[in-house]
Amino acid sequence: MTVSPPADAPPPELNLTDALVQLSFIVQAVLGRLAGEQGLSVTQLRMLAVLDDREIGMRQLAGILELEKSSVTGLVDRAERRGLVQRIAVPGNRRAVHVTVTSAGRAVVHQVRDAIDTELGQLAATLSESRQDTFRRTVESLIHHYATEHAIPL
Amino acid sequence: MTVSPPADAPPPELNLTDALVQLSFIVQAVLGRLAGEQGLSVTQLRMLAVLDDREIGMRQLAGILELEKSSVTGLVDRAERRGLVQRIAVPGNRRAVHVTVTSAGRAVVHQVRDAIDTELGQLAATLSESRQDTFRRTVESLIHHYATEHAIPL
DNA sequence: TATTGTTATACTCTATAACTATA
DNA sequence: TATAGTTATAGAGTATAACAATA
Repeated sequence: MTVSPPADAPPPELNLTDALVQLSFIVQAVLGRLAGEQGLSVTQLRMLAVLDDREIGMRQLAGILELEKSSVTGLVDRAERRGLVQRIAVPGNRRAVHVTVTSAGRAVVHQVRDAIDTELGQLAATLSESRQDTFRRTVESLIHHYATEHAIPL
Repeated sequence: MTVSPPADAPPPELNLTDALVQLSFIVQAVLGRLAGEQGLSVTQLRMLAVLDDREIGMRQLAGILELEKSSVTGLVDRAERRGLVQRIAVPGNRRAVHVTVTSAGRAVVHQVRDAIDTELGQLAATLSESRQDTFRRTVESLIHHYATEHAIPL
């Protein structure tokens, strides 16, 4: 038998699926807002983050972003117009191009990443440290399981 | 002192932020794929999910989806063309319209939701039940904290 | 012939601004 | 005047198909 409900609004019980879905929308909204503040879309942010590590061709970039190569052409076109990335010729292969992030692009992506770190860090800070770590390890586990099921390029 | 690393690839340590971000992309990818299999975008899926509960006007729908009303006009146009929703006149207010999901739309959204439940359930099933529940409660807590900081319409 | 990348085209999603009709 | 909704327009993101150039 249940006791009386508390006077304040009862937080609705979410099943795991709904909780995961809602959380994903929240995180994506944060990414979108913070990227947007620097004039970037989430897609552009992803691309710049990928290129921050690597200097790769259009084909590989499409593979990593899981987009068609024709989509990446436009993505790079727009970012290049804004001085965030550059196409560079590949010596010894005249049909290939490599894409690199410019220093301006690097600055922007680092700024956005820091802002994301800060904001999501503040959200996580509402949990105790031990709960944070338990949560982090569980999320890692989920990512690992998903990545091994699907062949994920990250 | 650490023992020898295991022979298989060491799973990279993710900080909490990166873990949250990666998980959000995974969940969104699942949503996009399963919605796409039924010819829906994630946005259309969201709209249909909202309308599954409620019969509301364009303005309110825009508020819930956090979109401009002009964006919602197009969204509803396309869904209506495909027989998923309907605009209905509001008796006694000739400038308002309500949007309702059709039985076809309801069938599609339920199908996609079931598929999402199944797939995310399988992912979660890689965790022990107690770990699932701990995780679920932590995610709920994060959602709750985020929702109280920002004024979220859900 | 196979591969890398671009172009042409079309559609969805989104926003801003201007508009219509109604309250 | 204020509100509900649409239209006009523009740009990003995405895909498919056809193409050019090179390997």
